[in-house]
Amino acid sequence: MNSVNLKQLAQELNLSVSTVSRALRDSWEISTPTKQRVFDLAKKMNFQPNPYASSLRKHRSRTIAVVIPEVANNFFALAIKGIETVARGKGYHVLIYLTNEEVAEEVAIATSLQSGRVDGVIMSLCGSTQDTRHLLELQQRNIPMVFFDRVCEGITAPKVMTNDYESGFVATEHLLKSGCKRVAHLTIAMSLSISSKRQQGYIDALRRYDLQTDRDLIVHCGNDDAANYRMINELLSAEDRPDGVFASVEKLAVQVYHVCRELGLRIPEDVKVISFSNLVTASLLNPSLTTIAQPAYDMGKEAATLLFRRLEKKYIVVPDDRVMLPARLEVRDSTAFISAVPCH
Amino acid sequence: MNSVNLKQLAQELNLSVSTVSRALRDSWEISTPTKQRVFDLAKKMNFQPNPYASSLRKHRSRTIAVVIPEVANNFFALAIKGIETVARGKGYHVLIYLTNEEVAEEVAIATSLQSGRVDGVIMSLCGSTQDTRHLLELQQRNIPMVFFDRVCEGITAPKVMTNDYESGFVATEHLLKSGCKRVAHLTIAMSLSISSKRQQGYIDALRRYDLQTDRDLIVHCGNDDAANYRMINELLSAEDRPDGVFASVEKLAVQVYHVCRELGLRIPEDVKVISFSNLVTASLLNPSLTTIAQPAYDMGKEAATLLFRRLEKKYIVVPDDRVMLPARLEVRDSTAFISAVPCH
DNA sequence: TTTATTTACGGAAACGGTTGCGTGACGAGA
DNA sequence: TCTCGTCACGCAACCGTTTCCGTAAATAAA
Repeated sequence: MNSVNLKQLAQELNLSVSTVSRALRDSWEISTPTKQRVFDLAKKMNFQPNPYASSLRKHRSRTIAVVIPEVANNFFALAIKGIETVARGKGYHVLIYLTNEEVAEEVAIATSLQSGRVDGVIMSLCGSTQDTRHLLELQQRNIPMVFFDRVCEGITAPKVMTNDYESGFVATEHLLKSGCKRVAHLTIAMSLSISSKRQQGYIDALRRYDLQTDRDLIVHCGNDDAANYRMINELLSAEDRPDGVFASVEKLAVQVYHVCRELGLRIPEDVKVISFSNLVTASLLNPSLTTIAQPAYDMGKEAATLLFRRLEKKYIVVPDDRVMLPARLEVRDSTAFISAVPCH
Repeated sequence: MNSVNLKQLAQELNLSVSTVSRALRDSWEISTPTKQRVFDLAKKMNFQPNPYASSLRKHRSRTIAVVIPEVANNFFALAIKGIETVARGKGYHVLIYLTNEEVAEEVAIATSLQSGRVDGVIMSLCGSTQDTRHLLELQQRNIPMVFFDRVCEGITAPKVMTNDYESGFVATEHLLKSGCKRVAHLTIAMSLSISSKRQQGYIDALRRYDLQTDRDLIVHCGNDDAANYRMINELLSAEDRPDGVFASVEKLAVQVYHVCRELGLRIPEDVKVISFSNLVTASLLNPSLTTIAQPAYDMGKEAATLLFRRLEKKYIVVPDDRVMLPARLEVRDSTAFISAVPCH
C-alpha cells in the first residue's frame, strides 16, 4: 500500500500538513523556497496523494463512467478510445460498465452509480431499456449524463448522434437505385430511437419510390444470435425473398452473409446487402460490404467533450444540446448494380 | 450530489451512526428488528454508501485497472469483456487505460496507479516497453498485477498466455504443408515475448523442414500503418517474393490482403496467408482467412480470476503461476492447397 | 510610534464510513 | 442475592486531504 502521506512529508520538513498540501497545489499563500522544499521531498519520496481522501473531501472523483451494451464491436471500441483520450487528457479516469444488452444490468449499474462514485456518465442504452426511471434517478442526483448513439429521448441531456433517419433513407435508396425491387430491413430493439429512425428512413425511402412497406420484410432481431440466424434464413428462403437487405447493425449483416452462403445465394447478384457498420474489414469481405459507417471515434470524443464542458461549468448552461455527426455511405461490391442478364 | 448518509439515517432512526453502519453490513452485533428498521429506511431513502469514505478507511477501493495497448481490436475487446464480467460479479469496478502502444503513456499510467487508486492491475504491455521500472515500482507498492498475452517476463506475477511458440510453429508448418516454399513472417515489437516466441516457432518450423531462415523474409512492423504497408508492399513486390505469409497480428494480415489486391496477387494461389487473429469476419473475407485464434474472452476471465484470487488472500500464495490457454488453428481458404498446375 | 495590511504558515474541523472499545441491561448460574 | 456473561448498542478515533480560520511576523501607511 502507498504509505507516504502528507503527514510524513510535513514531519520531515518541519511544516504543517496544511502548508504541505497548499504547497503541492502551488498555492500563492506559500513562499517560493518553501514550495521548492516541498516539491523536492515529494518527488524524492515519490509521494502520490490519496485520491480517495481527496475525493471524499472535495466531492469530486475525477472519474467518469462509460456504460455501453457491448465492447466487442468496432463502433463501441472506437467510441471508448475517443472517450478515454479526451478523459485522460483532462486528468480524468474512466470506469467501464457493460450491460450486455440486459436492462437488468443497466439498472443495477445505474443504481450503483448513484453512490457518487463518478462525476459524470457517458451512456449508450441497451436495447431492452423501456422504463427509464433508473436514469432519471441518476439525473436527480445531479450526476451529469451524456448519451451517444443509442440516446434516451426521455431524458434531458446532451446527446451525440448520427443522422440515423437520413442514413436509413440513403441506405434504402442506394439499394433501390442499384436495382432492388424488394428491400428487407433487419432491425434490432425498436425501443431504441436509432432503430425507429433508421426504420422510418427505410419506410420513407420506399414510399418515395412508390413502394409499399411489406411488414414481412421488416425483421425484428434480438440478442439471440441463433434466433436471428433462423429469422434471416427464413426471410431469405422464402419464395418471395427480398433482393436487397438493409441491416441496421453490423452483426446482422454478418449473419446475412452466412445465410447467403448456406443457401447458395449470390451477393450482389441475388441479394444486395448494405449495413450500418464500422468493420475494418468491410472492404475485404467476399464480396466487399457496402456500409454506412458512423464516426465512432469522433462520437466518443464529442460525448466526452460535452460531458467535461458540463463538469467544468458551475452552472448548467447546455442542458439538451444535440450534436449530429453524419455517417458516411461507403459503396462497395455487395450492392453492385447487375445488368439485366445474369452473367453467371 | 448524493446527500443521504449514515448520519441522516441514524438521526431518523434514533440510532448511532455505528449501529446503522453495522446493521447495513449485517453484523451479528445488531438485533434483527433493528436491522430490519435500518434496511427499510435505507431502501426508502435510497441510501448509497459513499465509496470514497469507505475506501479511505478500509484501504480497499474494490476497483481494478486494465491497462492495454488498444481497444479497437477484437482480442482486447473480448478480453475486457471477460475481465468486466468477472469483476462485476465480484462487486469490483474496472478502470480502463489505453497506452496506444506508447511506452510514455504506459509509464504515466503506471505512475498514477501508485496512488492506491486501484487494488490491482491487469495488464498487457505496449510494444515499445523496454525498461520496466515503472512496473517494478507498482509491484513494490504491493499492488498485485496480472499480465495477459503481452506478458512481462521481468516481473514476478501471474501471467495468462497462449502457446505462442507452438502456435508460431503450427502456423508456419501449416503454410509449408500447404505447399509454400518461401514463408515470410510479419512481426511486431520484438521486445515483446509473444513476438519472439512466435518468431522462434516460425524459425524452428522452417528448420524442421530443412529450410534456412532468410532474414529478408522477417519483416519488423511497427505502429505506423503507412510504413507497415510500404514494407509489406516491398516484400511482396520483390522478385523473390514469398509464397506464404505468417502475420503475427491481425492488422498486418489485413494489410497483406490490401497489398495483394493492389499488386494483383491472388490468395492463396500466389500467396498464402495465415495470421493470429480474432476477427469475427475471418470466414467471410475474400478469401476467408486462416487464423490462429486466441481464446480472448477466456484469457480475460482467467486473468481477472487470478487477480481476485490474490486480492482475496491475505498472504500471497501464487506469485508466479502461468496459465496457458491454447490458441486454435482455423483453416480456411487463404491457405488452401493449390495443385501444381494453376487452374486460372 | 502606532495602526493597517500583507505575507506565510499552523490549527482544526470537516468529508462519510468503519471499527476497537466501552457499557448498561438482562438473564442464568451459584 | 451476587456474580458473570451475553446481547445490543453508543462513543470516538481513524483514514488522508482540503479548507476555513486564526495569527505571528514583516512591511507599509499614517
